[in-house]
Amino acid sequence: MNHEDVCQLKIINKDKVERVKKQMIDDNKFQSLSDTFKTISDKTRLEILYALSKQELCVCDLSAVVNMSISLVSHQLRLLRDKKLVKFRKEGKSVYYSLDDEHVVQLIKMAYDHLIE
Amino acid sequence: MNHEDVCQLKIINKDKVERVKKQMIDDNKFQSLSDTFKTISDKTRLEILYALSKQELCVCDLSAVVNMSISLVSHQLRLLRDKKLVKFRKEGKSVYYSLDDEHVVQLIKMAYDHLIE
DNA sequence: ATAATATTTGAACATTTATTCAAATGTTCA
DNA sequence: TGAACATTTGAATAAATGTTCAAATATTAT
Repeated sequence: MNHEDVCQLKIINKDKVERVKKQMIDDNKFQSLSDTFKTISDKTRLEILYALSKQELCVCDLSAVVNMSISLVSHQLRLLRDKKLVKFRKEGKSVYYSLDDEHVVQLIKMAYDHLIE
Repeated sequence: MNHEDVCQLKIINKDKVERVKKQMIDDNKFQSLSDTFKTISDKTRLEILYALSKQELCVCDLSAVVNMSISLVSHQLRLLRDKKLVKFRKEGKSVYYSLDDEHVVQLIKMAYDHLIE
């Protein structure tokens, strides 16, 4: 017995359901949206992104700014790299990170304006 | 040995760190942002919110639209209620849910426009 | 009152995710 | 080369979250 069976037995207004169903966007777009929001929904990563929006920083200085262990910051930077939200350049022993996606910062700013203040 | 000790030993550019640190917004605002993004970052909840942005729906019809079990939908609706993103009214045996926060839908729309397309 | 339907709830389980720690890598400089 | 420093990595642990199932509640109709 799958979901479809379960649900179809209990629909109250079939027309309405069909109409809204037609308006739904497709599954993998919900997935992409979900992935993006998930990436920026972690407090640690939000802080990192925000700091980098002000200034390119090496891992070490960044971890001092956000007051977190270097290892943790490095792990999160890798994730943000994988999602193409930050980029990096190497200089001597240090690795400098900066934002790679202005859209995301704009999104955070919008969320901030709309929801927090 | 706490984080502060760890990090302070390793700062490379103290001025830069201090400057960015001053620009950081305060901790509980990052927390609020994180909470909001977390709430809308689940694919299930995104679908629910999107469906409700098109049409007020009872739990049963909603679960048919998003093709998920009634129990699951109900659990997620409770969460969305707690976060004040949806409201409800009772009519007979049914409970009709609708959006309580236009901002969130706008945010999802923006994310969609900026990041997906 | 009893039965039928719609929804909610709690507990259990499964899965994902964040964080820490220790070790490994890569770079510079003596 | 070897010591010192910056960063990355992997494995282990801890914590949070999503999902299912069965039972409980609430409303309506017989």
